[in-house]
Amino acid sequence: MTLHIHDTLSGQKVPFEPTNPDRVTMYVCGPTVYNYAHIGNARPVVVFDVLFRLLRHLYGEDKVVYARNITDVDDKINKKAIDEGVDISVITNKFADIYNADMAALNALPPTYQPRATEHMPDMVAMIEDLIARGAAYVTDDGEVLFRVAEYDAGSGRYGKLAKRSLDDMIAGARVEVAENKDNAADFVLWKPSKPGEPVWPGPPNPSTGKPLPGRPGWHIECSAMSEAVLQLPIDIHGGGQDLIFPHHTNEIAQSCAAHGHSDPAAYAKYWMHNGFLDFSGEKMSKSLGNVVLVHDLIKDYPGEVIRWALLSGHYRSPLNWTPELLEQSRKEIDSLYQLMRDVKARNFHIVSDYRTLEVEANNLAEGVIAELRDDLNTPEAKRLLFALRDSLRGEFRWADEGNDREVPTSIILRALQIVSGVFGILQQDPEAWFRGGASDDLTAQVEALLVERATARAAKNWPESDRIRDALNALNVEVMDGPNGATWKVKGK
RNA sequence: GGCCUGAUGGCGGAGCGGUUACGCACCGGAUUGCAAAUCCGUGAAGCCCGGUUCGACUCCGGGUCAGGCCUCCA
Repeated sequence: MTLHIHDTLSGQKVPFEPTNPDRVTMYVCGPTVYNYAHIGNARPVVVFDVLFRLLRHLYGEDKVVYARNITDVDDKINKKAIDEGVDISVITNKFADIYNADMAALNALPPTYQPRATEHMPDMVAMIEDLIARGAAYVTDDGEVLFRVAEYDAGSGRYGKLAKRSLDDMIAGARVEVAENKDNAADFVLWKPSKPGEPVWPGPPNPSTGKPLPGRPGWHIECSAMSEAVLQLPIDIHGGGQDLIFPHHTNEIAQSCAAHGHSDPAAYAKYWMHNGFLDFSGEKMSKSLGNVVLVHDLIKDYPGEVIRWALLSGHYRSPLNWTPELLEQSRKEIDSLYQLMRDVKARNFHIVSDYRTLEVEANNLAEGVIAELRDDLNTPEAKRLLFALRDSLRGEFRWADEGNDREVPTSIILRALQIVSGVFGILQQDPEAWFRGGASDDLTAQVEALLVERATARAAKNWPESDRIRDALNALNVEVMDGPNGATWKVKGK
């Protein structure tokens, strides 16, 4: 029954044991809000949303606390605000709202907390103050506060453990210019003066003058401060994209441990999880190649569930090739699952006698899907079993259709299906609504009227008229499916 | 240059030292007034070279190629 996850720090798949099973905590690094999120940004959101859903399933809905921050202090935000002549909040509020709407379209549940850097300045400043007091950080002549990496690493060699890289390796392979104000090339910024026109906050006191250093925080400190403020240490699971392993998460560990005098990185976060990158058929997504795929645009062409399903088609730690073909395949798979739901609902089975076999089978398969997800979110294997569940239910229909009057309770089938789809975060709407693909009431009325006409024509075996009406429906981008109990329809390509 | 991953059928993508992954597409068939949906069925794989083994897609070594990080980056 245990959840196993691949922990970046140990480099192994390990059993997950929360510090407190009644309050399982998870922190995932969120967006810097100065632009639209691209599909690569959505991968961690969807992956960790599945983990969130799985944890809720395993520990209870109200036992899991999930925080995903919003970075609203940043150079790119500042630049945009200055370019547009507005306060940074104009930029950050706008894009935070868009981000949340886009992610909601992918069926990502809202995190329990969504802390913003600007709302946690005092926490950051206090932490920097502690770091200075402990000698873990120093103030430069130009008013920057830097973290003293060599001091943290001394004796233990613990800096860079998450990235499996020693401090020596990093300095040896460094392509960074050494800033002349740094004691050590690897030292990183905790606090720095703002440039003219940029927002300024009162920082930690300069030990030599006792006066606060005006400026703004560095990149890493916000996550250290916010995760602690919102979740309390140690965090159970800390996640993000692979690129964050170094330097972001590496530096978070160093800061947070140094601020509290902890030697064990697990005192900050017990488990570290990182998702792999999306591929674009060998090309990197970049503005110069013109192949940046924005979630905001994608959801105009594909239902969010399809995009989500495509993101889950590979294991989260592996690269995933993002292509139009993948989206088309995902659409068909989701369609087939909704078709199954549609068929289940159309049956109106009642509980009568021997349904136990099916109940056991459905529950076993549903359990199997969950079990695969418990194995480090093995979504491909879980998918396999979900399709097995589909086939099993289809087989049951056949059995009934062949005249074996073994009635089956629809509720049992649906429950198994819903448990699974709930953890995956798919099949969250009514199948009829799905196939109508957001058709307007006008269109729906028009289609229904045509279908009535067509039913009359078909009853009279007037095939030319029947086909003429179907052509008219096709012209409306509607596909008709004749069934034993009348016709159903769906909007094509949705 | 340093560090780290990975290479599976047309495409996507898993597990596993010996047994059909699975999905999508394709092809054949059933069903259908014709379709769609659904069902049945066939075909299709493991980068290269060594090694270990009775036996390797699965383990080990080397090579080649690809990707990621080392600088903002999911």
